[in-house]
Amino acid sequence: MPEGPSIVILKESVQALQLEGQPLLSVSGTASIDFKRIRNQKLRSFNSWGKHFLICFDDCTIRIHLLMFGSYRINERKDSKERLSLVFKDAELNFYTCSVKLLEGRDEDLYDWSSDIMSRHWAPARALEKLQAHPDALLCDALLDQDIFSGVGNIIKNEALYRSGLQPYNTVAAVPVARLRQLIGDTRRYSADFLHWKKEGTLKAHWAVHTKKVCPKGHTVLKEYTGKTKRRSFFCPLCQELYRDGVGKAGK
DNA sequence: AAGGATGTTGCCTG
DNA sequence: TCAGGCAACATCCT
Repeated sequence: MPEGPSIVILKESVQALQLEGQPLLSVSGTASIDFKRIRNQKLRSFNSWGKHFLICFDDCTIRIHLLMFGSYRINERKDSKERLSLVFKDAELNFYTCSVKLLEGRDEDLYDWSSDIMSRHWAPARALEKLQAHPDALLCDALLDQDIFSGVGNIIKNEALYRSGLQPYNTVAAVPVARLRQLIGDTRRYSADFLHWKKEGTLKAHWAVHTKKVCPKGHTVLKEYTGKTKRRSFFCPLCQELYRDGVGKAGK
């Protein structure tokens, strides 16, 4: 479910309920947070940062991470126990199988908004700086680094690399800076497309390489478990370039 | 129909 | 002491 664009869909869904200003009448669930801290507090806003969904009060923020299996219901319940259930006058929000944390402070002070690929504050130049601070990192790892590309998950990683024509095994240092800039732009643009296609219900139909056996040009797609976290990478060795590490750098 | 996955944390081990 | 490995979370798709 949850890469950045899916969390934006969650945020937009609850924003449409117009609950801002309503007091939290009841809060419960199996999450181990201090419910007293937020009961009766007035909802200030909903927000998201990367894969984090944020419920904002005057001086504290609930952070929900859906991890791999998390789900939610709006004005509905599932059979399983709620990890967190929030009741307002006009609506009820239920979250399942997720990580819930209560953060002190306001959302705007808690995060670097320039790293959120879905944010209007996204700053590609800042992403390039952060990338270049990790010259030896593989692109597949760098894209999943939530401090650089907050909200990018495995699907966006694979599809953005395909769009950019770069293999996951490239190190940051080996790739010309113009192509790093292109990758940063493609990642942002694919994330916007992801949001659009997810809303349309056509996300999978638009995958070029993720879970595919052949790329759009008919070449065989490789599936390999790459990087520090051994996540699945799908890539086309013909359409996507591998720069030999150290090319152009003496002594390496 | 068993196995794995759009993800992260935290515990255990060496 | 610390880095790496991997179980846990519980659901859905292939």
